[in-house]
Amino acid sequence: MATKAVNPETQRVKLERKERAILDAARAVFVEHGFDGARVSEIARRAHIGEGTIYSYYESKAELMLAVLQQFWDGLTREAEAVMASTRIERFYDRLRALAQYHLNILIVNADFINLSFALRRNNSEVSVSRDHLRQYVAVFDRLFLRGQDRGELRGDAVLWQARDIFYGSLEYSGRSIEMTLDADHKMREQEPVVDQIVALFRSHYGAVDGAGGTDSSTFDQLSQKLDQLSDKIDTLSDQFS
Amino acid sequence: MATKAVNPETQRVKLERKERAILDAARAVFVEHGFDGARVSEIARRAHIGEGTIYSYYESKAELMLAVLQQFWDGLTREAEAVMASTRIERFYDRLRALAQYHLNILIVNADFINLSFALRRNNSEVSVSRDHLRQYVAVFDRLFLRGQDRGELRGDAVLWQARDIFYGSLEYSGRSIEMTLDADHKMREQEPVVDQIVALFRSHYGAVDGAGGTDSSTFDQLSQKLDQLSDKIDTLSDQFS
DNA sequence: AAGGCTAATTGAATAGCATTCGGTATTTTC
DNA sequence: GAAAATACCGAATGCTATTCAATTAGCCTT
Repeated sequence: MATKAVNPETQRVKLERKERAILDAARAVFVEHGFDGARVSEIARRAHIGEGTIYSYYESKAELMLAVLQQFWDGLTREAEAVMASTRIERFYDRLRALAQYHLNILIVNADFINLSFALRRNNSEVSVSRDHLRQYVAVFDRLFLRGQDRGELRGDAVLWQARDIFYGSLEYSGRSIEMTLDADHKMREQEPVVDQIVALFRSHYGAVDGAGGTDSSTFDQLSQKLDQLSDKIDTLSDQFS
Repeated sequence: MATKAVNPETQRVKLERKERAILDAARAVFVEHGFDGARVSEIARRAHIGEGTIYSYYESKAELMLAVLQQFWDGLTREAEAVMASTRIERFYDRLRALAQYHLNILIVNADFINLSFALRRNNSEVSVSRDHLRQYVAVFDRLFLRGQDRGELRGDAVLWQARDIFYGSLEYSGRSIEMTLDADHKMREQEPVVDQIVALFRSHYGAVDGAGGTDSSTFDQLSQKLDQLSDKIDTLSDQFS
């Protein structure tokens, strides 16, 4: 009787441990050799498991890597949320800076995984799956952004997805550039000037216009126009006055 | 004698034609099936050529694709330069807009090639080669940027490579987003709001401060301040007048 | 223009790898 | 405790990029 109740438990635990072993081995091998360079046989060997057994856990090599990536991105999402939660400061731009700094750091420290993520972006069917992780990850930004709008720190007419693309796009390219200049000393500088740059850029472009509430499509040109109009008014008044 | 001088010519032409045939076939097959999905045998068949012959022209399948990509990026570079040259307007931001629009359009229309370019980013050795094309391509931006600084339209302390990463990073991510929303109707809208967004963003953040030479952190806030000051002046004048 | 020499071409053979499969061990159930 | 179900294995399969020995075409000398 005891076996009936207990064994399924231990069995499940055993399976889970084995799955973890496969995942760990796979992660190591994929990071070490990349997707194509990784041998399924090596993963099996490192996991102390038969080669065929892997296929009773995962459909294919690609899906195995997908699982590894999923784990990775899920971890990132949790961390990013933790960063947001732990930031005492409530101000939008401070939080944005924290998120940018965190993300950029990830891009550089975990460049292996980032590159691996790209490796799967060709088999069309699986692309959609891997996109879900990303969606969850960027949702951290989305929430921050919307909150910034609610708090009135961001212009209400700012388009979320445009801002998101600009944010992550800039960071990713910057990360790659920084990576190239690092190479030898793999120590990450704590404060990257690019981060400030991007935050400042957001502030100057998306920052709420303090006083006016009505104008929605501002930007430089409109402001400039307004200046001109004001200038005219002054001239008129001046003329009348003198 | 005639053969001695002429035949080498025809022979070279023949080889070149054959190489072009291989490249054309390869391009078609790679675009159609992606790197891994492409069969070397199919490329050979479409080029009316023996399978082994390909390997006397190209070291490997990867290098063949690299040649295809090289051709693609070189073409882009030429086109981008043509766009810059044909733009009558000299103003930096107009040219930047033209370049952004061109690039975004390419990203969407030639998404196949863009994705293919990513496919090779794993075999470490070849990465460096494919980077050279990109370097040439982005040099168009670099020249534009430096010229903008010379003409005083861009702040002198703006960092080229940061701006470059922001420019291309934002565009690439935006391109991918737009692509996803298109799908059904593959017609490209002539004017993308994102382009204006990015240009405006550059203007507000990197734009040279007109009057003052010393202050370097201008942008929106400063202008806003100036507006307020002017407004005050008007009020004062108004009061005095009435 | 004939024949030798070089370079180009070929497709069958090779080798490497992911995936499958028939059989064996282990667990669960009654 | 045995039958049924499940997990596990690694040799066999099938599919490809790449190589290679043999063949052909082009070129040059005499």
